[in-house]
Amino acid sequence: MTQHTAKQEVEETDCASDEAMREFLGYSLKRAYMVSHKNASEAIEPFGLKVRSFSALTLIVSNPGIPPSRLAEILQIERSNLVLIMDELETRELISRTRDPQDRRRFALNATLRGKRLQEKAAAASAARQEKIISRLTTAEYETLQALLRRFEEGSDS
Amino acid sequence: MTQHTAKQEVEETDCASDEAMREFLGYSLKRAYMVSHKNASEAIEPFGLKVRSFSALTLIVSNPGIPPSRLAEILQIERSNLVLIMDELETRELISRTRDPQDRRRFALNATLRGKRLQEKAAAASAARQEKIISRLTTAEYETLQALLRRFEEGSDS
DNA sequence: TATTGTTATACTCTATAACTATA
DNA sequence: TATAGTTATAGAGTATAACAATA
Repeated sequence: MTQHTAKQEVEETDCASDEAMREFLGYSLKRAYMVSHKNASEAIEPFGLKVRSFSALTLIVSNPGIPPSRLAEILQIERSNLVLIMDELETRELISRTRDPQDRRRFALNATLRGKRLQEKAAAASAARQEKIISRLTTAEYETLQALLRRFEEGSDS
Repeated sequence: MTQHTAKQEVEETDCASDEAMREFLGYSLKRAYMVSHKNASEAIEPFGLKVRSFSALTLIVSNPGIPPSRLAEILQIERSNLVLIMDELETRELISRTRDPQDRRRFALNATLRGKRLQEKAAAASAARQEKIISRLTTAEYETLQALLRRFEEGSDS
């Protein structure tokens, strides 16, 4: 390698960019996801929730009586990894685990009044934060983004 | 809790959905990202690359002489976590680490011919896989998605 | 004194196997 | 025999602190 070449390389580092990765949608998806995740985390942290536990709580609120196996399926996580999340939510009395009388292997998960209230507050805080980030997008653009993401996601299993 | 209520809850589990989480863009972002990441992983696995190492290699190819500190900055990972990735790429003779003569604290990272060729093949395989997923989107829609994702990402630091 | 690359380490997240109780 | 929930554990990925070499 000539000294001239080496000099060029050093100069180029000043304007190093990630443009080469932008042809891969996954790269942009990950970065957008990271921004969103960081913001949501900060928004719900005051409520003692993480994105994971907030998602679980939200789905229990909106799907009363859901069994853990179904919840794990929706969240696309292993049942074993859901246990600790449920344990914490139950200890904090945000949800209840009651045996399903029809099938005593299953539990029915339900949010307590306290859980519903906390979920509402956390959801509002998260939505308020999200508003700030998406302020550069019009409502129509936001809805287009949501729709395209869902079609992309669903396109994988066709 | 009455038996009637319990019965309702059990019935509702059959149609349990994640609709309640869809108001949070991050949820859709994560799921789309997961689909994309899984596909990219499978596409480049035959080349002995992970998404992480492929991204690093791609950026080294497109930014000759880039120092590790700048690469870590672009990839938004800690310098310490980049070391093992570089070690592996160097061991496989896909990149070279040479001291920057202007600042002997730095390294200049460069892809070898072998590294460039592998990156090209892996990129082609990844792009081919991506094509399949995004086949439900028109070219215009795909570009809209990319543009909206970048605006969303950049909206966070304004 | 500050920065680059590095090592060691801890912490979280995720994946797998095995167990129990129920069906 | 199969399934739901659980436990234990191992493997990634990520974050932090401290160090040597260099500026």
